[in-house]
Amino acid sequence: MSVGTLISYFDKYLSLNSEEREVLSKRVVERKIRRKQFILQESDVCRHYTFVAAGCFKMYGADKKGNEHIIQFAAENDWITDIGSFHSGKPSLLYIEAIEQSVILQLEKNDLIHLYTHFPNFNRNFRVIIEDKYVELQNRVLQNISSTAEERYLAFLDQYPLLSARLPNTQIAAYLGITPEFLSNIRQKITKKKPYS
Amino acid sequence: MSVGTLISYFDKYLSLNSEEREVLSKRVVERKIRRKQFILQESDVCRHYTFVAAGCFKMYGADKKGNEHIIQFAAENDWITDIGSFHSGKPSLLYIEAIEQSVILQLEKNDLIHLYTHFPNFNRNFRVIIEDKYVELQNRVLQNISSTAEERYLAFLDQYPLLSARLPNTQIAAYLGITPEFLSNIRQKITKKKPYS
DNA sequence: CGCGACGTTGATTTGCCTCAACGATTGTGG
DNA sequence: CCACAATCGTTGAGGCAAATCAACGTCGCG
Repeated sequence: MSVGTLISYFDKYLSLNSEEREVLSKRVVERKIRRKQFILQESDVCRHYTFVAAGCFKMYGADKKGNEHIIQFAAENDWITDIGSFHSGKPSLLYIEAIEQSVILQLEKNDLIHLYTHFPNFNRNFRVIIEDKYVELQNRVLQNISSTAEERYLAFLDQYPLLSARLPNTQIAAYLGITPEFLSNIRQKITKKKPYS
Repeated sequence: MSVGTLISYFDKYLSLNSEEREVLSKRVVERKIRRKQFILQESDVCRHYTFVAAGCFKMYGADKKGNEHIIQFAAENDWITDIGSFHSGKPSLLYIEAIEQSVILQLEKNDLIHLYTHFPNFNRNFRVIIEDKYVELQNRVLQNISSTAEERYLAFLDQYPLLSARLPNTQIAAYLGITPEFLSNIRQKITKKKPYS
């Protein structure tokens, strides 16, 4: 049912022709995922490219103390995959967990390779997609090494207003690399600064 | 002369056939760059994909106080480009500067598009290249949000032993997101811990 | 020679974490 | 439907990590 979401997603890049749509529809597998369900756990190999058709996920690593450090959120029309594990076939160090009830579309490695080999436009589309995500990630690195926690929080709200409204502050803190307590401090300071906005 | 470096670089991915080699050689422009010379400055548009055949570069953003925050180093057989500016055609916020005397090979946008359009293998090769770099960057983000400065420094030495030997500590600090003074503290603490290694 | 980049040290300040506690909300099983 | 646990947001006291500012010696380079 949800394959249409993926097909029209590609319209942002080079639209798929009818043949490409058909093959994609055949190869892709749709799954419904409950809240708090994992589609990847540490020490498992990441075997799928996952497209989020509905809902929201987080990808994170856990440290010795069990704290989560969130590498990426993915809501509708976004991809979420541990590409490193996917390529190497080695066990992942990360978790991918549903934050909301979700619907995803998954491609296995063999099927993705089939698409790349027989329909070169997929190479071009995925190249552009990941280039865009690479730029996003570069900006985040720059933020991380050059800004205070408060600046990063405000930038996050600014860049992802819809997403940040859906997330509990604990998870925003885990994404920014600060503790929930300190995020609470920051929020308090901000509301005192601009009481009427 | 240095095009051979680039051609054999592609052997790590899908090797180029003779036609692809020939076209690439024709489209690529070789330049020698002196130390401290810029190939991109803030407010300029990034017009080239740049391959480093010899030498070393850094890409960084500057804050209001004039401090550098290094997003990426690139030594031999690596790419360095502000992809965001390159794609959008908008002015860059970044600098790319030679750390050593260098030789680069540059591709203009038109030429790169020509390669993508007529030789689909370039799409596939650049897709894989940037996927690898994406994974690297994700690991750096995870480090940044989950580790102390000391841990990040040790991880940097471990991951880039050759590179770190070529760089002054001030630039390593600007890459890690700490001050040179504090990096000096860390280094002192480390040598005291393991005096004989 | 003299200047600028580099690495270091120390004193002080600040940003952020840790730990503990609390109320409000959500959700879940009996 | 209620009881209880779990998650969430917040507050406060205290501690540590890292920045700031200033000073100094070294070195390479013009």
